[in-house]
Amino acid sequence: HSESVSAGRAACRVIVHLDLDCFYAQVEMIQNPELRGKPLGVQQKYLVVTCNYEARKLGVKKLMSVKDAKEKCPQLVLVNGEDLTRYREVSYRVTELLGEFCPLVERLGFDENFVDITEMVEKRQNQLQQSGCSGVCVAGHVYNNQGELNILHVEKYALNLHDTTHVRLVIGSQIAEEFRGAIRARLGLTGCAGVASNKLLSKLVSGTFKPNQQTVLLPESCRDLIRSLAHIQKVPGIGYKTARRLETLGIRNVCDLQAFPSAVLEKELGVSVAQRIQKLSYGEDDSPVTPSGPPQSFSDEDSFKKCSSEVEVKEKIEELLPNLLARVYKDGRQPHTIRLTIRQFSSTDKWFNRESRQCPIPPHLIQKFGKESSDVISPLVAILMKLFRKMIDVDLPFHLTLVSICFSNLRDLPSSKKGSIGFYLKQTSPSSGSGK
DNA sequence: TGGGGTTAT
DNA sequence: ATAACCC
Repeated sequence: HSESVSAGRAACRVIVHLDLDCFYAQVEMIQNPELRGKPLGVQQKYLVVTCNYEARKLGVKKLMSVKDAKEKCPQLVLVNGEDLTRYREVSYRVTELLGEFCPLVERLGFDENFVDITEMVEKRQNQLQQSGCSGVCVAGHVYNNQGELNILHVEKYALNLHDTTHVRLVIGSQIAEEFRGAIRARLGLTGCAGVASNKLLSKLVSGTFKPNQQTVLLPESCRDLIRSLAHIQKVPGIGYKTARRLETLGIRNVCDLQAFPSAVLEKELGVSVAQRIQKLSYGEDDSPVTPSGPPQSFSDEDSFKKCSSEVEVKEKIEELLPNLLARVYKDGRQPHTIRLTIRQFSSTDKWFNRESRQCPIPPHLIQKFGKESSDVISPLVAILMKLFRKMIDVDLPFHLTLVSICFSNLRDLPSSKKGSIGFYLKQTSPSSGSGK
C-alpha cells in the first residue's frame, strides 16, 4: 500500500456486492422444504413480489399481479409474505455473518450487501508475495472474459508496484467465493456476488451471471459493462424522476449522459446530482461502503382498498402498533420520534401521494419504552390520531389506501438503565457502577 | 404495484 | 416534511 502511494498512485479499492437469489422465496423454502422444486411465489396483497426460479422458468415475473401469474402458471404455489419478520431476521443474519469477516458492511434493502474488502485483499497480497506463490486462480466468472484468464501470474504483477489491480481483484473473487460459501454453509442461502473497484460497478457486475454465481470486473472491461445498460434508469442512483428529466433533455442512454455538457446538466438538476450521475455514467463512484449498523428506524405499514372513517383509522393503528412496539423493545434502544404516514386514494397520479406528520415522543413515554407494559400503547394511539387529524379534516370525506407508523431517532438507553437487553448484548464489561 | 428501508434538502 | 433514491 505505502509503495503504491509513494509511487504517486493509490491502489484501487476492492468491493464485493452480494445479492441473495429471490430472497423471500428462499426463506420460505427453508422454512417449508416441501416447497422446494415447486414453482413458488411470495404474495403481498394482489401482487407476487418475488418468486423462485422454477416459477420464473414458467413465466412468472417479479411484481406480477396474482391474476396474471396464475394465468401464466396455474400450478404456482403462493405463500403470503406480508409479514416481514422472518425475512428481516434472516437478512440481518447475513449482514452479521459478513461482519465476522470484515467491519465494512453496508446493507441495501433486505437482500443485498456491499463489503469493502480492500484490507483483506492487501493482507493476502502480502502473504502471497512472501510465500513465493506464483499464481492466483480467479473464482467464478470474469466479465467479458475472452477465455484467456484463469490463472493470473502474480510475479509479473507483483514486480509492477504501480499496478496490482488485477491481482487484487482476483484475490477479491476468492474472498467473494468464501463469503458465498459461508452464507450457504451457515445459513443455507444462495446468492450472486460481483467484485469490482467501486460500489456501482460491483453491483452492476453481480447481476451478470444469475442465479448463484459470481463475476469479477477487470478495469479494461468497465466501459463494456457500463455501456451494456440499455437505459439510464438501470444505473443505480438514477431513479424514476431523474430518468424522466434526463429524457426531456434528450438523454436516453449512458453514452448520451457521458457526452452531455456538464454546465447544462448542472443547471437542470443541481450541481450535486449532476456531477454525481455524470460520474456514474463513466463507471466512477467514490462513495464509501458505509457500515449500516443497527437500523435507523422501525416501521410497519398496511395497505388496503379503503379506509374512510376515524374509527377505522384507529383500528388500523391499533393493529400495527403492538407488533412495532415489540420490535422496538427487542432492539433495546429508545425512539424519540414517531411518524404517521398515509396514502390517499387518487385515480390519477397513482404513484406518490403519501404524506406524513411526525412529532417528538413525550419524555415520560420514552421512559416507558424500556418496559414491556401496554400503558404506552394508548397514549401513542392518541398521539397518532392527533397527527392524523393534522393531515385529514375528519369532517370531510376521505379515502385512505395505506397507513404506516414509524419510530425513528433511536438512541441508546442511558447507561444507568440496567437490565435491558441492550445491556446484556452490548456491554463487554460492567465497568461503571450504577448511575442511580 | 408491497412492505419495507436510506440520505439530502 | 418532503423528495429522491434503493430493494
